[in-house]
Amino acid sequence: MMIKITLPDNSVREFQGGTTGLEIAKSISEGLARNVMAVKVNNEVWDLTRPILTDARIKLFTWEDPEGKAAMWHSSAHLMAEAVELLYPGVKFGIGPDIENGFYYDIDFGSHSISSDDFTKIENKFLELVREKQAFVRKEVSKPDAVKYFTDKKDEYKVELLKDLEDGQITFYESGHFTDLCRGPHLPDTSPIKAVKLLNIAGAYWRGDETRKQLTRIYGITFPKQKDLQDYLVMLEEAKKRDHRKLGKELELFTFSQRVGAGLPLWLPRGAQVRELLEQFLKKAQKKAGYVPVICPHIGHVDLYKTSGHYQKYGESSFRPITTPIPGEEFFLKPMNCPHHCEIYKAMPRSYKDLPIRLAEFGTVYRYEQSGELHGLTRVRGFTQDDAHIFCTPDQVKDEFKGVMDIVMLIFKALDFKDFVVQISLRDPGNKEKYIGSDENWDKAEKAILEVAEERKLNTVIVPGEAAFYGPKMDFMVKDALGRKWQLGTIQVDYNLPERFELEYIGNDNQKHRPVMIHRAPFGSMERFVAVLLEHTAGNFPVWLSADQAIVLPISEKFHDYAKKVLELLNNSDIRVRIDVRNEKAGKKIRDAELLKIPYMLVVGEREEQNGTVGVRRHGAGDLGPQKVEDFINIVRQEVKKELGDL
RNA sequence: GCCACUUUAGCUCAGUUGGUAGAGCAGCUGAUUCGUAAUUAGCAGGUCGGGGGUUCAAGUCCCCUGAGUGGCUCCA
Repeated sequence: MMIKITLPDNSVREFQGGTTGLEIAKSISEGLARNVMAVKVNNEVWDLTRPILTDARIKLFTWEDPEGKAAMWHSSAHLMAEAVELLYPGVKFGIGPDIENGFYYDIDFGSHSISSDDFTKIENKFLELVREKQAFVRKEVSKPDAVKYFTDKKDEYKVELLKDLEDGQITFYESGHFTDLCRGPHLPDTSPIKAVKLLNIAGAYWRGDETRKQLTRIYGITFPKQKDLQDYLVMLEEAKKRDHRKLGKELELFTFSQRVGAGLPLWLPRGAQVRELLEQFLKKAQKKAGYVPVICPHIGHVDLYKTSGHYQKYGESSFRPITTPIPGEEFFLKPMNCPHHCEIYKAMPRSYKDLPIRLAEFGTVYRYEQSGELHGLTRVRGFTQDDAHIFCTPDQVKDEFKGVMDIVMLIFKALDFKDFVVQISLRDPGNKEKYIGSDENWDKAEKAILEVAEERKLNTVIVPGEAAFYGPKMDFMVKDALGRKWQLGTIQVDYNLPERFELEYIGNDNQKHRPVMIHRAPFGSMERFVAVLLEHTAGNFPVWLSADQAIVLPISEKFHDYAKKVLELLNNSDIRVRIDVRNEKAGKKIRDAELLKIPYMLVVGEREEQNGTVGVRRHGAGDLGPQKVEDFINIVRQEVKKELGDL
């Protein structure tokens, strides 16, 4: 019997029923057949060797497609497992999926412990198996047979996984000496795999559950060409150069001290300058948008957090309370600003005519993050949120939400963040008791967020179950140099705190009403934002944000007087400038300024002194030739104006 | 918090099977007064993260602990 196969260009070809993706590829070209890794049949990605029995719309995937990489990496995970099993008989297997960059397998090594020193051994075994050109064979298995197989093999994790699967949907994949419970799809055989690298090793809780056993997770990656692996390793090296912890040290932005404490950053003068510029930028935007600044203390009475509910939820995992000479009196370092802001709202009666009220504060907060969570400036124990709380009527929520998004977009634009994802975090529908607040209010809030995202046509990801305990939220996620995702800006609707603090306003009906609260922080925290910005720009900040916008470099001591005159002129024009009067050669001064990534280097010597000019050199771009000092000032002003747009 | 690894001068790193520490850069002093990514000579700088143990002898081996890194869990 013949079947009709529709290709992506909508052309239709006839094949014998039971043909396979691989045969279809061969009919198109030998080259394609060599490179193809998986096939999408209607809406499912299949093995290339799985028979197609009915009419179908298909698409072939190669290494260039995410689906092709997935098939290869998933197959690689099986191969690694096989290699490990041969080297360490008796190990038990958890799960081993493909991921964004490569694959991993969770393995229980029992009492044996392995380290990255063992990687070479495993890689060699892996390559040995690749050379055997093992086929990946799909087999449909009944549930009892599957349970029996893994029970006999004493793979208890697989047996547990089988419990959640329906009979009739269970498939095994066999390759060489290794059989795994797996949905597929896989490569036809191991031959496309040409290079392998095991990357790192980590503990991972079985099924992501902290209370269960920790397995050993081995991460790896494979490529169809040796060269691809080399390129990938070079890319990783390049990414390391952009690491904000390295750049923060090199550019003299921030540091940590064991004596001050883990996760408590110290901002150096240049870092503090950058941070202050960011704050000024946002303050200006917020002023335009109708925010009013407030200032709160760094601690709050325990009753404040009992009222807010944070004490009950986080009291045990916080920095320990501060006690006073009064027995029993306790204060907490503030872990968030909202309760304080609620009290400011409550300080006077509010009318519907006052709303929305937007209270803004760069508020420093302290959270006792678990020791293993600390990470450079992105996850710290003391940080400053560019926080604000908007108190408004339920009708105003949507507009306020939009207003906040405008500010976030303004920031992302000024700093050239294009690659971000908006994550909308909703309730876990199956676990509603986890959350504070009424069903009705949650539904209302979630609806408003989804509508605004829809209207703005943002690149969104909706994640049920990720909401904060008090309300749904919208987070702006940006990746660091190694592709790890970090939350920067956040907007969170909160129907809960107004309830707990009994916030009210008088409506036009002369009745008391409850306002809605919106938490928002466009940067997220100054610390994390600077970190991600560093990785994003590799430390090459825009001119408006550079701690030093220019540095004057006199050729020799003879020109110090002129250099100081230039310095003064620029200073008077509000250009952040410094001078290098060290007894060094021009080449050395330039090198050092380049390493500090100062945007403009102004070389001054005899020629400049005579003509009233500066020799302008742009960081990364080289010598731009001489400019009159006034002209240079204008160039910088124009550039800053262009970078900042309307603001 | 959990798993693995790392921790030597301000920074980046060497230190063989245990035999009481070394380089480059930075710093200081001097010479040099120099034109677009490192002038040169000399000097100084470390109780090898901290504590305990084994040993005639510990940077090196063992135990506890701090900090960092990669993940897991968590992230108000």
